[in-house]
Amino acid sequence: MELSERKLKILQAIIDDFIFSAEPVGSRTLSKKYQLGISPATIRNEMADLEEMGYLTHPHTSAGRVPSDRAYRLYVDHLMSRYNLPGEQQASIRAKLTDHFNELNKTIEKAAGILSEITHLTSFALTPKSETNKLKYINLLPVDKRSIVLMIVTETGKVTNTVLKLKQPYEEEKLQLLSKLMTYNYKGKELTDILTVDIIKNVEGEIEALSRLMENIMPEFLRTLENMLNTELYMEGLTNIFSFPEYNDIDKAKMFLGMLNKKEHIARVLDERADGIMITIGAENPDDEMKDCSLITATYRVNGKLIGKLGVIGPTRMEYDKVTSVMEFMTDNLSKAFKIPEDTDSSKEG
Amino acid sequence: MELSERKLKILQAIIDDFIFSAEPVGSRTLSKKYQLGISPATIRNEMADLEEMGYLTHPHTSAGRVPSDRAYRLYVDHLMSRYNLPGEQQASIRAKLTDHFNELNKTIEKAAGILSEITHLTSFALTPKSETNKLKYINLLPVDKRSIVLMIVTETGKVTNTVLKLKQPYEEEKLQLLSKLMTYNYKGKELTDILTVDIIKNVEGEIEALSRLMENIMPEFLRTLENMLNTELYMEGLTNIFSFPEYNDIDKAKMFLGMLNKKEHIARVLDERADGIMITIGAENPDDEMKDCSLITATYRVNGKLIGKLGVIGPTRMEYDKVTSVMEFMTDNLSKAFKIPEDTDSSKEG
DNA sequence: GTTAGCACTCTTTAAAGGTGAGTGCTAACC
DNA sequence: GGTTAGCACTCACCTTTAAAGAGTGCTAAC
Repeated sequence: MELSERKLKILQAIIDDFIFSAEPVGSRTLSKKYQLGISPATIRNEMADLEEMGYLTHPHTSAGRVPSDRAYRLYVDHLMSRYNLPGEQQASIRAKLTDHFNELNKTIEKAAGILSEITHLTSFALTPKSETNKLKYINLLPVDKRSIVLMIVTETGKVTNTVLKLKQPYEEEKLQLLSKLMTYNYKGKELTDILTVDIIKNVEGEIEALSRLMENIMPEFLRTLENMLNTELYMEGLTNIFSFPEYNDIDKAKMFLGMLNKKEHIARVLDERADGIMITIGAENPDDEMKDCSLITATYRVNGKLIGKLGVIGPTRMEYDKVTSVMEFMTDNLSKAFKIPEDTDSSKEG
Repeated sequence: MELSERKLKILQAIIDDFIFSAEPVGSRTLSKKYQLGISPATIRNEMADLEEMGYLTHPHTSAGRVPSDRAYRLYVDHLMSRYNLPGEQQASIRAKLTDHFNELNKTIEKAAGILSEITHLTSFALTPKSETNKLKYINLLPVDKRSIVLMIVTETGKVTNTVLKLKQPYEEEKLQLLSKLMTYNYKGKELTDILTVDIIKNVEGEIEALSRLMENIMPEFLRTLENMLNTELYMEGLTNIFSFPEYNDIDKAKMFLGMLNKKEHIARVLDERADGIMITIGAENPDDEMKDCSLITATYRVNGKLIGKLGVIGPTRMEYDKVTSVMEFMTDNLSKAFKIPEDTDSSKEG
């Protein structure tokens, strides 16, 4: 069966109404509220067709119709119109995003907050993952007799430091020498390579006197490198779901929040998502626990190299048009904010 | 009226039973389950007295008795016995806490996780707040043509860095010079003093050539200092409340989670709590939103100077004995883990 | 002082009946 | 042939009613 113009109009009306009201839509309501120019009976006939085609479902005989995942998919792909963010809101988002612009993690966290605030959904933000990240230099700095700061800087401008406690006191010159040696050895190498390849031996061999200091520092150095490769997940608006009637059931709310509680899992799911705006509706989600939800993700870039994710999760009944537009706007602005200005290159890691 | 030995015994039994079952306790149950050696009728008489004294309440005429806040207060202060953590659990906690011992924030976060896991409650952990924290040195390091790393180290070993984008290129020697100048000026000063006192002018006057560079760095420097004074709040086990029958009501759950969502508020509440183990029960909480909850907090110390908090929140019906013992054990271990070893002094700030 | 007995209260659960929204079908209409 | 009015039917939802059960408070006897 073909989807006639009229069927599409009816379907759109049902989806619009249901997204707004969360109540099954009846033929009477439809003909009264929307200017379709046909009677409830005709609408009923069309609805029966739409149901047969898999676009609508029926909670029970005497209830109105509810859009299926398939209907939302059609809506998202063909029916929905662009939502335009009001000018002031655009300005306000921009302002909030650039407020902390050189504290990358803070900005990302803020982005998640803004997103959940605007969409009233639960939002995620994943900090950038380095597709390639080479080491620029290593610096060892004195703190006190037995503590030093290990500082690692990558070519993309990511900086991390760790305070190390040493087993025995050190000499400051040795520290400087070791910084230079390590930098000399690791400079330009991929972080992941440093983790696996055993270049350590080389350095250890080179200058006998440093080997002890080296031994002290190495484990923490490797551990820090690993941490640098990790992304951070921010989640906001967890309790927003309570404003959705679909989660009035305590068990549903419990399940939903339980699912979101598995942070590593969520991070993995986000990480595996495609570039750009990606929408998965209900059963389209590979994840069983998300079968009643829709997940929308978008990507932003830092310096064009690092890719971060922004996401939103909620009931399949959501304002897809608004949500996608907001997310597009936000990732665009994030990417812009984190772009290399002129010839320089920098970012921040708190 | 005096609290006779027998009344205490009955009260204890009621509290024990209610903490376990969450159901109002009746006289029959009481006489059957606990060896009190008296009949239900006698128990009823005593319960009527206890109710008159404010230790028990009555949800309705034909229900059993429920302990009041006052009863819990008595229980906590006089009746409850010490709970001994099983040896393996002690060992496991210790292992988990020392696993990341020189990444302070990670350890604190982990502590919150462990606490919520053991108590099945919602837990908090506040990273240490510096009662006094003097600046040790400032380091400005080159990243690329227009980006530098600003690194701040305090006497307690807290380290922070920020990447700065400069408006114009810089010379490396100037950077080193400025590092030394800033260190010279700010060394030994309280972070809070640096924020308020206008020492900047001095430096600016001293060496004309550096003033531009200085201008670029100063705002971010001050902002970073402010951030260093901030504490971080970790919260775990938010969804644990769903396992408590008192939160089977969706509105109650909503309220509870809504309250916990105000992170700054929670952080402030925790911050204001007294040293050591502190228990506030129901209406004892100054906060209206916590009138149905009990809050237990404990403090740990880092290097004896910085004070951090660990906390747990849940229904007034909770296993006070177990919870307090666990928290005591954990803060003891945290304080030990973060203590200065021998003569050195260090900690970590990721 | 303690206890058995009993009337009474009040929640909880189940069943029953009524209501209303909405459908599906049929027959008439244009 | 598509469209529409009419009507019987279904089913969730609400209210009412009844019955069951837990527990109390009081009284009188031990």
